[in-house]
Amino acid sequence: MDKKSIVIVDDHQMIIDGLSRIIQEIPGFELLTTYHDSIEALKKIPIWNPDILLVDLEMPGLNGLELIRRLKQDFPELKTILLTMHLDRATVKEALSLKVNAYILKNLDEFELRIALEKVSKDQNYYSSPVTEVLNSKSRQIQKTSNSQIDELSNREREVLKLIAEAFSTKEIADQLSLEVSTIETHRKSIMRKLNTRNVAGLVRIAIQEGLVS
Amino acid sequence: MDKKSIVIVDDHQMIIDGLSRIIQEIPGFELLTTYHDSIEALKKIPIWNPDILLVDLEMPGLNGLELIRRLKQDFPELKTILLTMHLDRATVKEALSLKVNAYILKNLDEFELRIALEKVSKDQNYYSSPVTEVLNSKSRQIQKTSNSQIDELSNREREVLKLIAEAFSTKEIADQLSLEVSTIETHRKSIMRKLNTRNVAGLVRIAIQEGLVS
DNA sequence: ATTTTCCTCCCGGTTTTCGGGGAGAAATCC
DNA sequence: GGATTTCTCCCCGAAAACCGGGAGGAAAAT
Repeated sequence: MDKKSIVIVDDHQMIIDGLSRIIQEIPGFELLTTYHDSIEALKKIPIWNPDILLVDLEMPGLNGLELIRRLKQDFPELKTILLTMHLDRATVKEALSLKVNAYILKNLDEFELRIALEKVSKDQNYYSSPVTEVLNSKSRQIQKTSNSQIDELSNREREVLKLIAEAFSTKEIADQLSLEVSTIETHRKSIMRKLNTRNVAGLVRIAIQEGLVS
Repeated sequence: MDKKSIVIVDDHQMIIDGLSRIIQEIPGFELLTTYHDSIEALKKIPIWNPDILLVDLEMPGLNGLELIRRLKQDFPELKTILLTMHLDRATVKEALSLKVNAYILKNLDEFELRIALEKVSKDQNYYSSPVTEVLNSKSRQIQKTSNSQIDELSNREREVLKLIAEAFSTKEIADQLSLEVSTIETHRKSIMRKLNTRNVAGLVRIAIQEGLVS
């Protein structure tokens, strides 16, 4: 069997070093190269054409999920393993919708990585237990809605979110759209429910993250 | 010469692993123990009484600078090396005022750490070059150039702004910083005045724009 | 040594947000 | 045609944000 080739993308050299060392100790895998800049990685990874992509979630510029989303468009067969420091439900769900093949926490031991690599190379998926816990614990809340964040919003809601993120007050938004304040409040509540956040700060973050406003 | 004893505090096991491995390869240094919880570290470090403390800046609960500040009160002779992922002028300044002995970036190679350890053990200080660059660029900036609003904030205000932009409620921020809600509200008011915005949405936008949060 | 900024906390008050609802009309999906 | 979603607007109450100010102590700057 051929060795499975790996490319790592993580903005922290220390993490890259750690990962590299672990991978070298696992037979059957070969580390092609590493990137600490996700934008550069996006350009260069097609050239390397690895079997498996090991990518950090939290990165400046382009985060891990966005990187995966764009690469999967052109290379749907690429296996991806997402590394993260903190768990949040929305991200886990988005990762699932992107068919990320493994999702592991950085602060767990290296066996996690080994297992993830071996599973993924056998066309299986792997999610570390805290990840699945997060999903199960909240699954009753939404039942079936596989919310890929902002796509669940209606046009009107997206419009309102945009204005909220531009720091307009509810009254200003109402005036601008010629609607009642209560209507904007209703929309805001719906948006918060759908995006799973409990205050405007969360809304603004997501809106900016999703490029709704710059 | 006796071996210099080291304690590591970092919330990510992978970083701890990497650091441990590097330290083991450097003669003259001995790793006593590691902590991934800064609160626990604060309690236990006096027992170990290490020569050198290697501590991550970004940690939940108590961040690296806070940890150093408290330990230095009782153990001013303790050598401290601060590891960080991102540079920001305010933090660098605060680190200097706390007499942190070395300040290095995680995403640099392990020679950095080695050099820092050796310098610190010889009662010298070490700051990786991007750190000093940041300092220099600031003093140049004082003369003229456009102050980007956020520079007018105090350290505390910047810290509070960061948490606001991360969508924490005022009460949550107060708890996290062990302050009264009224204090956070005062800070928020000051921040809003300085940044010339009238709601959290504006704060979040600016914070993200300025790279205070990603 | 004195001024100034920073940090902390408080007061009283108004406005807005946030979390539950409900409800009717229109558009869209099946 | 019927069901569902969307959009609009309303109610309530609790919580939080927002606004203006004061004030004392610590720390830093001059």
